[in-house]
Amino acid sequence: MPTAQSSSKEPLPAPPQLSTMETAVIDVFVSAVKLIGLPKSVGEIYGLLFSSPLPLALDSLVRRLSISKGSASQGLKVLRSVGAVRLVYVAGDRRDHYAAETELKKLVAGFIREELQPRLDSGTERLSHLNSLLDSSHPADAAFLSSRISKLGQWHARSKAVLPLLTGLLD
Amino acid sequence: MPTAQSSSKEPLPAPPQLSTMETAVIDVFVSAVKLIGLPKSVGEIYGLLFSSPLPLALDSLVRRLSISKGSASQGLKVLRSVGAVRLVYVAGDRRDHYAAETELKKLVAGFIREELQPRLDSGTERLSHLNSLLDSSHPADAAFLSSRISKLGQWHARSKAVLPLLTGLLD
DNA sequence: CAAATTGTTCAAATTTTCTTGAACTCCGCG
DNA sequence: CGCGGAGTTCAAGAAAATTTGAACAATTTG
Repeated sequence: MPTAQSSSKEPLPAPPQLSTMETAVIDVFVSAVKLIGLPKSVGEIYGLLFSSPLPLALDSLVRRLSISKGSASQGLKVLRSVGAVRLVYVAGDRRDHYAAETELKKLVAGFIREELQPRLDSGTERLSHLNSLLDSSHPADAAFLSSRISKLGQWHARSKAVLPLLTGLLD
Repeated sequence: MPTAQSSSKEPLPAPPQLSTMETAVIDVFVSAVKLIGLPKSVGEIYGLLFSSPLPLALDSLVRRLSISKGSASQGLKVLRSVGAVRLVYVAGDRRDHYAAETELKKLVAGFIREELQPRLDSGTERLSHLNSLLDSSHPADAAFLSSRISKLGQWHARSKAVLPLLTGLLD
């Protein structure tokens, strides 16, 4: 129902600025995402959602964080892909609303699946390419290089084995 | 029409020529270090050392990788700090020579100790700061925020517990 | 159907990070 | 002592990554 206070088009006089608490929480997440190589805006968005009791729509993020619509859209895309946000249906509102997913295990699993595993997988090809180069390499170094490439292969296998175990340590 | 070979104004000094194999190995390490947030030059240096049967001195790295002395020096500093290179004494040569450390467990432990742990430690302070902000926050949100901060605390504790276990999975 | 709303895309602008190069410090040597 | 080689530091330039903003696509509404 169309509310008495206003319908969908009201440019909310909502506080365009963040509370001290929100700023501090966002700061934590900005540091965290930069550590794992994601852009600052992703941390800002997740941080605000994490601080919010209610799901927020894209334009709320834009307004409250003072970031562009483009950044918000791209940031949400990343967060969705790793499963760090959940889409929440809000009755009578056409916009998508997002809530932070707060289960650590789920976040780590998503990050591993989307950001780490793909790298490991492409590593497999690279490794076989290195082995093929071995044939055409100077015989004097062949033995040494062979041992190093086999070392690389060990690392690779070990990583593939350990990464999945990681999430198991987290509930 | 082919440009004449000019030796007088050649912007590139002695082309040090990395072998195809070296280039491919370096490429692997450049990707790897970027993934963990270290500069490309660090990957280049480690990659060349990893490919080299003999320890190399700083100026060999500069020459063969065509990087500046400054980059080489800073890159080696990082690699030393995480224990990824070993200083090798070479008789009759005043320069420091470096060899790649190839024990995966040692590399991971060094990275955790130097790059990850410090972040977790500073996180402890931040967390107590957040708790202090709780007092002065709007009562309406206090309960929710309190639960979120306690969630953050759980994540933090879990991370501190798990990180050290990681190296245990690697020998 | 036209207008309005929501969200996406991507080239250009901006910000951040890395690299360079020159000045400087150390040290051992003659 | 003073010279020269080895390595470090850091301000400034170069390169890379992120953010912006405007055009566009897709829906919904009137």
